Amino acid sequence: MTEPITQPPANEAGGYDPAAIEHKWQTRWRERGTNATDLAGGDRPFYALMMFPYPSAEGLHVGNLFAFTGNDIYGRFHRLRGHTVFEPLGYDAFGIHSENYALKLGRHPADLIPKNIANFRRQLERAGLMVDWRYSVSTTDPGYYKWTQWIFLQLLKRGLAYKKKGAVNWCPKDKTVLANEQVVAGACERCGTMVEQRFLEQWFFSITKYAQRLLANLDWIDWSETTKTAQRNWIGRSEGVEIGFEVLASGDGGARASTGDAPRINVFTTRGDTIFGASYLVLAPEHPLVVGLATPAQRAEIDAYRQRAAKQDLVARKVTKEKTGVFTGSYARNPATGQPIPIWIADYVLMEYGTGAIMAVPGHDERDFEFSQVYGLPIPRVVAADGEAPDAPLTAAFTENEGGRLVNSGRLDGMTVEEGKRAAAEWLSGMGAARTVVNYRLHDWCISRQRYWGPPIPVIYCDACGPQAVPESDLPVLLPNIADFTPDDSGISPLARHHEWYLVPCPTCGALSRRETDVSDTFLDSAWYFLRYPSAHRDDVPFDAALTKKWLPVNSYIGGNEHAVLHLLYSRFITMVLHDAGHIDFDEPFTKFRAHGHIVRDGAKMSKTKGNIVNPDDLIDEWGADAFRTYLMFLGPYEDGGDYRDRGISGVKRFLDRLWSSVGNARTDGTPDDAVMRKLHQTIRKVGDDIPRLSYNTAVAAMMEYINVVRAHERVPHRAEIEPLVQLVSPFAPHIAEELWERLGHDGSVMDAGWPEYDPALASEETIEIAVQVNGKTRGKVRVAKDADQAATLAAARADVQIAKFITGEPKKIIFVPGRLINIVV
RNA sequence: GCGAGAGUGGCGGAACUGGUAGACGCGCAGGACUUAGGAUCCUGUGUCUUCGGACGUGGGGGUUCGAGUCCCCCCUUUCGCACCA
Repeated sequence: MTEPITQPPANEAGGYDPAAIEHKWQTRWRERGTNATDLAGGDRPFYALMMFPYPSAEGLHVGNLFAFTGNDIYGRFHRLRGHTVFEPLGYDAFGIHSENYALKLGRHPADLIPKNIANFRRQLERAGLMVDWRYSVSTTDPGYYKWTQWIFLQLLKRGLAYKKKGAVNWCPKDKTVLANEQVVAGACERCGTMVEQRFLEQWFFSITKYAQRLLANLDWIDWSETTKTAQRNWIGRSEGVEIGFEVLASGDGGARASTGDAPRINVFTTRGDTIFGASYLVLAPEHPLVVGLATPAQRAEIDAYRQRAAKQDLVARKVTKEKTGVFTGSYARNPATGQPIPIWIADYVLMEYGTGAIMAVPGHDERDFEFSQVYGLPIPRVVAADGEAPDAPLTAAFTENEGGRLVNSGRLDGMTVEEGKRAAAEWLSGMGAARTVVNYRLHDWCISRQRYWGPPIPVIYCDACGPQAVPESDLPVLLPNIADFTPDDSGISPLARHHEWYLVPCPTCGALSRRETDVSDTFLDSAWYFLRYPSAHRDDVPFDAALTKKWLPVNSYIGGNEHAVLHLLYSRFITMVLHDAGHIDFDEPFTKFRAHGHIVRDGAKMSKTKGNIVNPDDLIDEWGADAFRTYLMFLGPYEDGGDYRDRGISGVKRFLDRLWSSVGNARTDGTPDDAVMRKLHQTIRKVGDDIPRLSYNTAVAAMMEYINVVRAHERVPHRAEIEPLVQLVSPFAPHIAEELWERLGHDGSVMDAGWPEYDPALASEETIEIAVQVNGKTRGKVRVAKDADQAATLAAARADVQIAKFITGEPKKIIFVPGRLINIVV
């Protein structure tokens, strides 16, 4: 007798109706506060964070939901395992992207953002995310950016924020400066316009002071290796020496440029061992010493070159890589050889790195080699490979470190490169000509933007008192609602057109003063939002001390690797600063970070420009959120992304339909099938092992496999066989899981039902299949008891005629791997 | 150029520390049930085959009883960084 637990679904053939049950459960979750986290209570807090989106007008795309769903599953799984899980989500709504879009429409971003946010929220709720919306934040909310400005003041107070006039990246289209991190191959990462170099006064954060710490902590934080590597490369630590070259009286007939004391030119090199091969110096065109070095005969040419270099956008310099330069007419003394060497200027030397000057070793540096060829300069050899003559001419720069020995290098002769580096540093230091230094590729973070849509930088300029921090009690400095926020080419923010806003009394002396009219970089908004979530309800402090202590650092952070060196580096930096200032007690924000992959379709990453986007609303309408979520997770390894194929979702929907009818048909009489129960416990183990590894695709496959086994055994499964599967599937397909859980007669949410335990004894087979190889080739398989020994297995193999025929003689050797295989060598 | 990954059926992808290659799904083929099927269910599906087998994880070597997995060389490709001295 079969006694169904509930009536089988009406439309059994067509499967279940997702729209109805998803609506029902989303409503019920809201009413019951199922997704609300008790931040103060709960003894096993787990903060499952995902990178917050920028609320675009187009709404969420499939890629966003792929990312969010992966995090949601991780959070739901931890909840089932008994953690109190906090899964907040907010909006990164300031920034050029939002502002440009508003400009395009001729609208105001302050009007557009709330609509976009409402649309995002609608889509996110439809997707069934376990988000606690009470703790949402938007970076554009004055209650939020008040504290963004407060963070700026903390850096200012600690001497980590400063204003400097310098060469900065200027995007002529977006009409603002950009951080180095926002310039990709010489172009604006946002709009693709080639970036120009401008000399402007800008606000910087001294992130370089934290370079060593940002690098060192990478050794212990649990992050995706690809992300850590990207950060290491970006920080770009290199050890070397700074060597001083004394400038000589001119070799140009004594007509030396008019300077008093002979200046020294400091260069940075990682190859101090090649000092004897340094045959000329090169200064960046902007180098301050260039003016003094230019001899009268060379002056005109030098000036022309410098002007060209200054005007030239960084792109031309970086992309063409053609070597050009001009001889200054002056010479310096190589401290090792004592010989005079010419001083050149060339734009392949960058003012921003090292000292802005190099010693050129054309024999052993590709760029110097190329430059020497262009200008016919000598190319001496100071390193030779094993067995190579010391004077063998060089046809290319010899840059190998391994196996080289120093030659033509006086006291360094015969040393390896590494020995030479140490010896040269020691020797030159002893002469007072050098010191060892560490250089970083990382530059200070330029945070000011000549745009409108961002938090105003909280500084007031007073003629009498100088720049003054806005008192913390006066925060926030509200962004005024102005109509004409179009940026112009002046290098000054649109806010500077509004004297009624920027003219304010000096906070110190009261005299009429000017506000800073630049706003801060969007990346400052997002560098601390994860600190704000648990304290989003507090308007008197940036972060509640007790809640912060309890919930931070973030247990798990998931996001795209495109932020490997932007957001993730800035967040670490801001966290360190806040730690050092005593506001928080940890200095790394994300204990664990995993970069998710990207969804591609038709061979390209989904994007509007490629025309291959898929609207999640349509998919949810047609298939339901559960099938959509589960399908996204089934596409491929979460950390690799997946290839979206339009038809694939049908397989997942079929799986959910089968789950639905299996539960609907389940019987309570009789006993469960042994083989099915063993498979069940194996599946519980497998899914529980896979989810923490983010191996969602194999977890889904295991559940599919299980339901296939159930159905192959009995058309009417026992309740005990199918009920735990509802729990297993709940992180992926929460709505159907809730509905089935209820139909199974449970009162509470399946999210509070816990994770089923597997029985290790049941999860292991009683009898197992052992592969039989003869001479390493698989010839068949035999079924034996799970603890069968070698003799028993061999006997079983011989008993199988299909296998026995390959065993043509007495075994010479037998390799037996219990539970795995037996290999008979004859 | 430098750095980090990746190459497995028609397709997306499985395969834990070397141990039954191709799980799971799509697609495809055949069948059942149907007035009908782009629904559902069942069966099959790496290639070749003289039906005994043989060959198969980008290519070529190697280690091993045994290699998708480890080592060496090469090819292709994706993603970072890109004149950083």
